[in-house]
Amino acid sequence: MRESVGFSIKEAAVQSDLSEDTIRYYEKIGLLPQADRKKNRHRIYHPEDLTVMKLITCLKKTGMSLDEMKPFLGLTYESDLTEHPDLQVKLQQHKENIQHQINSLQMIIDVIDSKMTSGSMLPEACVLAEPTKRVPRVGHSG
Amino acid sequence: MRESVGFSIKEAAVQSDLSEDTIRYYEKIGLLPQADRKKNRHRIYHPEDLTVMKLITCLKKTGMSLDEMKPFLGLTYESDLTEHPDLQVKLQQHKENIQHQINSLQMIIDVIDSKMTSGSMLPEACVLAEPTKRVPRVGHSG
DNA sequence: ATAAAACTTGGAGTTGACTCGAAGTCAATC
DNA sequence: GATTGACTTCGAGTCAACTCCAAGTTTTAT
Repeated sequence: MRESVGFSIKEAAVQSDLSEDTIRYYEKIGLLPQADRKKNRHRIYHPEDLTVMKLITCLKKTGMSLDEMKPFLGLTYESDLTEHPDLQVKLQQHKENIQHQINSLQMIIDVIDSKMTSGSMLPEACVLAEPTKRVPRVGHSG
Repeated sequence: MRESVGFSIKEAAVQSDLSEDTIRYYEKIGLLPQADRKKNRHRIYHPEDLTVMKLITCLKKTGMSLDEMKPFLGLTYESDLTEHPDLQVKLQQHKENIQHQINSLQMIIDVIDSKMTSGSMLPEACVLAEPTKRVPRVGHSG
């Protein structure tokens, strides 16, 4: 194998927007596979490793914990998700969670938009069934 | 003031989907105002307090830290956001962050949809410029 | 009188996700 | 030989955000 092909951990860190320590930590906890090594034991990362790192960052943004990600990251292109109905169910559930998140975030954007014009921070729409008129003391003692 | 009007901390916990300990913690760190008290020093929460609690939960979902929330929670209905241009800027920035989050989440939903049918977990679209063909080792050693 | 329930406060502990420092190896350079 | 740079591993520390425990008060019921 040509050792010059691949990225150092520093280069992988730059490209994946993760720190070197985080990459080592992810390998340690099994989120990333054991990296290839040079003779001097330096890690070598391939483009597909960076793909996984970016996927991890994406999934984090959805609120999935590092532990929850593991089963999904354990699949390769060859793996067929249909052979893992348990993961399919989890993925479907996570998709619905994400949709809920999107809905909540959209509501908050709507609230921010309306409050940018009307002035107050407190929303009427955010997960609330009924609007409220007055918050007597927020900020007073703070 | 009629002491019977209001919710106990247990009732507030149920309605806000926060634990009693979390509500006390939020008051302690100044995220929530000092609560009204009964003669026996039990806290009393009013509907508007629950509104703030729900707003906090909402903002958490957007990734805003508890510390970052404080300036916004310090505003009441009477306060005019236009008197706080610094907070307006922050709010605008947060809104854009939320929009980015929504875009990322939507992309992940799209990836999940396509992978639910094609089988592999690794996305081509998720924050990636170029697709990758093969991930040789994810899951092998793990 | 005791017991139970529902709360209080203060302080410490837990969890997840990193982050840092110490001590080390190897290769390159002088 | 020493020095430097780029990495290594291990173990501990940090941070944010809770969560738990002990000891207490008040109210109510028996």
